[in-house]
Amino acid sequence: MVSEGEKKKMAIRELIEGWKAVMKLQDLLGDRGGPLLELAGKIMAKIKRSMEHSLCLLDLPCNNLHAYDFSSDNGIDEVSEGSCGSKKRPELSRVRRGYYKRRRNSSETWTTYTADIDDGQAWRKYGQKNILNSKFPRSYYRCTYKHDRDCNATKQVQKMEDGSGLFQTIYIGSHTCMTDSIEPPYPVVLEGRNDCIAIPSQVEEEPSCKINHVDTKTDLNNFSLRSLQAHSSLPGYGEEDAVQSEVELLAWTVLNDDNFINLSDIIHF
DNA sequence: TCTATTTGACCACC
DNA sequence: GGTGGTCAAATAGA
Repeated sequence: MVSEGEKKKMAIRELIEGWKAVMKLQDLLGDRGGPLLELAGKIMAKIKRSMEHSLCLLDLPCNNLHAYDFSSDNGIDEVSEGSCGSKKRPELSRVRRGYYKRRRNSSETWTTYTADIDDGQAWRKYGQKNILNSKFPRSYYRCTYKHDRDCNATKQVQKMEDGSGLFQTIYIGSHTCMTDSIEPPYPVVLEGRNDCIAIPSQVEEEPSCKINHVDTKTDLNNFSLRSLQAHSSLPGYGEEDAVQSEVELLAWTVLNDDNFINLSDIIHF
């Protein structure tokens, strides 16, 4: 039976090994430029931050990682509480609050316009804000299993001000908590649901099909908007006219069998 | 008692 | 410094 103390030591050793690997990689990259190396640098910085946070969670020095002696695990037993601030609750919360990172620009995001807030996914509301010049507040939701399954999916819901009664929902990041049998909420025309469409703003994948013409409900339902977005992100396909005409075609949605509305009135390109 | 929501405060980003 | 995203204590509800 491994004691909690032993587990902690093992975790720290793993972190130390990871840290050494990052430093070696950094040495290899040196000051060379190029987009890929720039990206690698950003990823390394993220890894370093994560490791610092992990150390802090283990009550080890985290504010000045460079000063920490990673060449050995000496002092593991000595360093414990108080390293990241007092154990008193207010201090702990103060430390944790410094950790959160905004992900809107770096994560996959897409937007849907629906008559119903409920999308069938497991969300937990964690905040609500009044937005400047907006009539309705914006609600913030995270995955119910954020902590249990380390799922970072979030969404923001705000009622449209155009009187349509629709809710604009911005999804940030896909669910990683799903089992294989459950599809994450990819940015697609929601199959089987006629009351909404999705306008992805960032999908990192190759286009898989050519978009032709969509003018019926059936076509709309059969169409993958994910493919549309990937298509529109092709080099040279950024011309506004081409993209807009196709998106406008898709902007026809069905609130019910007989009631079509043109969402291009409310979607701005 | 447990879980979800509310809400004021904190903090990052522009 | 202002705005908006996130946190977590307080509160509500099942």
